[in-house]
Amino acid sequence: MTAPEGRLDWGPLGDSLGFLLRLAQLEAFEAYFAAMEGAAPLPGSLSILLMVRGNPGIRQGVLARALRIKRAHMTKIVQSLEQAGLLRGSVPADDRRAIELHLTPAGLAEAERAWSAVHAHETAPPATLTAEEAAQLRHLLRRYLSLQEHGHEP
Amino acid sequence: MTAPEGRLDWGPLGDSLGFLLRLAQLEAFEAYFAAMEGAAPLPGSLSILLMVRGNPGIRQGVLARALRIKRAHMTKIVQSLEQAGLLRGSVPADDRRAIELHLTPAGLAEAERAWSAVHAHETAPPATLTAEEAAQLRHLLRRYLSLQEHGHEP
DNA sequence: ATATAACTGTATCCTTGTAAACAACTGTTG
DNA sequence: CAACAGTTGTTTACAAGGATACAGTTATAT
Repeated sequence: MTAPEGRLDWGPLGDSLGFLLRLAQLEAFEAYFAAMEGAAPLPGSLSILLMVRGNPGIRQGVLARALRIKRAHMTKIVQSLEQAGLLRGSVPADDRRAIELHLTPAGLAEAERAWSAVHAHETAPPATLTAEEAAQLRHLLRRYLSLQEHGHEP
Repeated sequence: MTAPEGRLDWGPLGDSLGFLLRLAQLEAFEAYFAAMEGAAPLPGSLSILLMVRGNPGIRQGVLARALRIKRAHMTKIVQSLEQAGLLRGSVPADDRRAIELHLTPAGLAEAERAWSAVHAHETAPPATLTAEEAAQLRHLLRRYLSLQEHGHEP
């Protein structure tokens, strides 16, 4: 009676977008760690470095909302990146509550080095999908998230 | 110089499947909790109940691999579900290391009650996608995960 | 002006999930 | 059989992330 491995009945879960997204995200993270082998920072840290590179002077809170990291957690990550000398924060004159973030030269170098490693991993389509399907999947996810296409890779 | 909210440059992250999956998953979870308001168990627990319903007698470890929950964590969740009277485990005669899981009548009732609530939430397409796009997205995720289509909802 | 509300980041505690070592059991190989 | 390796679930110790309450600052309304 025990269901044999590999022939499980996924029941309604197979039609659940939330469940499929969760599984897919875990799959992608596993692939990331397996491919990077410590050659890249944690995904959260890397995403912060890349966002600060593209949006210099962005505030912690804005970044937190964009990346869906809680503000309390953002504080910790930013502090660790500052301690690592990759990031520096400055308080703008017009609002002394805020902190504007900039990459240090070391941070810029690290962002580019790490991204090139990740990029090599990301551009290989995920074995189970054709290149077109992967592109279509990215497109639909951007629409789901209401992120505009930016033609970066046509 | 500070990038205005809503017009951020996502840079390479907008083309990163892993990053898009992470954001999408967080979005879906937020929508789940907002819609359920405590009317459904945690996603992990619900997925276990539904999988045991569809695969009675499944072993903890098989379930853990399928749902990508670590075995240590699976132990805790299963114990809490047993304590709640929703699940029971039995040791098969031919392998006394293993534990085969079955739903109790209460567990079956809870699985069906909770799923019907989640189902109502899930079938409303996610506002940013048409129904066809949502179906296409689910299809691609199943392919990404190598889950066979089961025609449950054609 | 002064009080009140809202915003921004921080510190604290708590829950969820992971890693590593372990005990019980099974299977294989000499 | 005896020894050894692999599996299965559990325990323990820890890290990652979330909730809450807070201090400092700014904006708004009397």
